[in-house]
Amino acid sequence: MKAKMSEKTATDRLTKAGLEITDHRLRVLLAVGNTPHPSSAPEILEMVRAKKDINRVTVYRILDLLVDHEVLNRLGLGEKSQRFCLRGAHEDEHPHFHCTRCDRYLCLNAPARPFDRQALTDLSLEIEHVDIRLEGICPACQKIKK
Amino acid sequence: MKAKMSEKTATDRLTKAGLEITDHRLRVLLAVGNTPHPSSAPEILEMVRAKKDINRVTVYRILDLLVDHEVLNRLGLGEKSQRFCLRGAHEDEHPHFHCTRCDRYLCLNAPARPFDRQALTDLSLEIEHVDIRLEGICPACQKIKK
DNA sequence: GATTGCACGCAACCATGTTGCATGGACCTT
DNA sequence: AAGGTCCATGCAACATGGTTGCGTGCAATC
Repeated sequence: MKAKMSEKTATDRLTKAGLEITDHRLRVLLAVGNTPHPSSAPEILEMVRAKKDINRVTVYRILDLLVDHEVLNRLGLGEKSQRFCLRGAHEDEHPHFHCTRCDRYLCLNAPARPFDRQALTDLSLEIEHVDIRLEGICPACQKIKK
Repeated sequence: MKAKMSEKTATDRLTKAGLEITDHRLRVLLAVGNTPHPSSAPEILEMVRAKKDINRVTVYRILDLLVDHEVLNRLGLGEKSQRFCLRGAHEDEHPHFHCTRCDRYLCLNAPARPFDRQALTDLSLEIEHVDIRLEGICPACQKIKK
């Protein structure tokens, strides 16, 4: 769990990214920044809406914008239902743990880069990115009897 | 590339799985069985339709059925747009390579199981499954100048 | 011949995400 | 101040992947 992201930090990050500050952008960024796990777009939408209504399309556009400006990472955990997390909040390539019960993702900071990249290069694959995804039951859900 | 799956092999697998043989099931199974990479449902739909029209819902239901009966594996490469491959065609847990250009998946039979599971167990994660996903450009696409 | 079970099709729906267009405010130019 | 431009936002509509409910027709069974 990271410390809460303050409104000031959020403003700073937007400014550094060369983006104008708008209320909506701040709210989206804060929602992502204050969630310890990578959030899906619908989750983010709901969080931001909780305070004050916002258009669905606007949220998607802001997310795209923040990814383009390298404020957020878009996690390619599959094809649809993308997840987002703050850039720099974790190591660059880290494994994710997906809890099949509560459907949340945790970032594992364990380095886990045990790859024999050479073997893969030998297959003449040009590797841009490695995703390691663990599936199972998170500690919180293990405590809840089923 | 595996040898082509014959109609007989497909029939056998259905029977062994305790399923009745129907024309549609055979066609779906053959489509998956004769594709060297894990196919998405829409891809399978298109392949099966190429020969003779079939209802979209029917294909989804047959895929679910075949997964339930352990004839196919459903790959959790993310949330939506599931992929399917023949059970037993590859090692149980093997990495997948996703080509960002042609959007295909390759199964890598490299064992690549270099995981420090102990470290993860120490986090009291209950791990059911490990997915390793590489992203990059496949050999075929590398040859095509962009 | 009536009943039951099941594969399939059709229509409708849902969720996630995208696109095109209108609007309204901020800022700039004359 | 009047007019013009840029751009964030909203709204409606669409696209795609997938699911659900219901009917229908065929085959085996009573």
